[in-house]
Amino acid sequence: MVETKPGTNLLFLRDEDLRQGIELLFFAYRDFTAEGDTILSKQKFGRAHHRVIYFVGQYPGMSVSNLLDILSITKQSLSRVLRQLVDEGYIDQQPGTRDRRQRLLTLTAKGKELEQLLTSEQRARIAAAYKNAGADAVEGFRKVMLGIMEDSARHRFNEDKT
Amino acid sequence: MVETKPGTNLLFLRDEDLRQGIELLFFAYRDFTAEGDTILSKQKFGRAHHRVIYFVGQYPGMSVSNLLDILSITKQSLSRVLRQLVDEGYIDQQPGTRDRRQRLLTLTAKGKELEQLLTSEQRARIAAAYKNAGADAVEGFRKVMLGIMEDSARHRFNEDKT
DNA sequence: TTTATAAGTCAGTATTATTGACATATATTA
DNA sequence: TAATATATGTCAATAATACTGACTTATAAA
Repeated sequence: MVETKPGTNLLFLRDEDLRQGIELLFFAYRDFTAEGDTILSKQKFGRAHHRVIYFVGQYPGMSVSNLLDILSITKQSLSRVLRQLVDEGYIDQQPGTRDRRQRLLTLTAKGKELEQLLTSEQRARIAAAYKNAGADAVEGFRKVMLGIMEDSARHRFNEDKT
Repeated sequence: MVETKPGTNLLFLRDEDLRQGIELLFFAYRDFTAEGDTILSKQKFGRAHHRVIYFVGQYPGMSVSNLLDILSITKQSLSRVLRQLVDEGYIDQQPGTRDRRQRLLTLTAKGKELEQLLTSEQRARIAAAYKNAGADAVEGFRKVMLGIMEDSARHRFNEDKT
C-alpha cells in the first residue's frame, strides 16, 4: 500500500494512499461508535451523553469549562445534556475548593455503571484490534493518530514521553 | 505505553492502554472533521453533505442503496441531503443501464470542485501525519484501523491483499 | 402474474448543535 | 474598595441530522 523509497525512510504518498487514510478513519470511527449509540438510544440518551459520561469518568472532578474544551461545543449545547445527567443522578456537581465558581463533575455510582456498560464494548474492540495487529503496529497507530490531531490535543498523550 | 512481553509478540493490554485508544480515536476524528465542517457551514451544507460528496466522488456511478450502506443511515435521512445536492447542481443522477430502477450518482464539475476543496485539508493532514510517522507506523495504523472496523467494512481495503 | 427490490415521498418527532442576550456568583486587578 | 474578568447557567430562536412509519412508483425476478 504505502512503499518506502529503497534505502530511505521516505514515503511515496500516492493520492490513493491518502484517500484510503480518509476512509480508514471514517469506517473505523463509524463502527467504533455504533454500538454505544444503540445502547444509549434505549435510555433516551445520545452520543453527546456518552461523551460526557466518558470524559467525566476518566477525569473525575473536571470543571465544566474543561469539558467544553474537550468536546469542542458551546456551553448551551452541553447544558441540556449535563442537566439531564445531573437530574437523573448520573453525575454529581460540587463547587471547587480553590475556585468556588467552578462546578466540578464526578460520576455517581449509577453513572459509573453506565460508563462501564458503554465503554466495555469499545475497550473490547480496541483490545481485539491491538492484539491482532501486534505491539509494533499499535505503536505506529499511536504515532499516526497523534499526527492527525491538533497540536493542542496532543499533550494529553505525552505523560511518559521521557 | 504498550509493552511487549519479552521474547514474545504478545501485548500486555492495560486498562490505561485501552482508555488511550478510545481517546486517540476521539481526538483524531474530532480534529480531522472540524475544518471541513467549518467550510461547509459557510455554504449552508453540513457534514452529511460532505460525506455524500466524498463517497460519490470516490465511487462515481454508485447507486443510492450502496451509498446508504456506506453511510449507515436511512433513506429518509439521505433524501433531503441528496435532493439539495442534486437540485443545486453538485450531483447528477442517471438511470442504471443494467437495472433501470437504480439512480446512479456522479459528481458534476461543480461537485468535483467542492469535493477538492473539502478533502484537500484532510489529505494534507493525513499526508503530514504519515510523513512524520514513517512507513512502518503507517502500516501499523492500517492494521489497527482495519481491526477496529466491522468485518463487513474491511473488504474495501483488501484490493491488493495478494 | 405475483412478489421483491430500488428509489422516492410525506408526516411527525428527537437529538445535537448553533448564535445572541443576559444573569449570578466569585475571583482578580487597579 | 471599585471595576473588571471569569465560570457557570439560562432563555429563546433556529438549523442540521437523524429516526420511525406509512405509502407510491417503476422495474426486475420468480
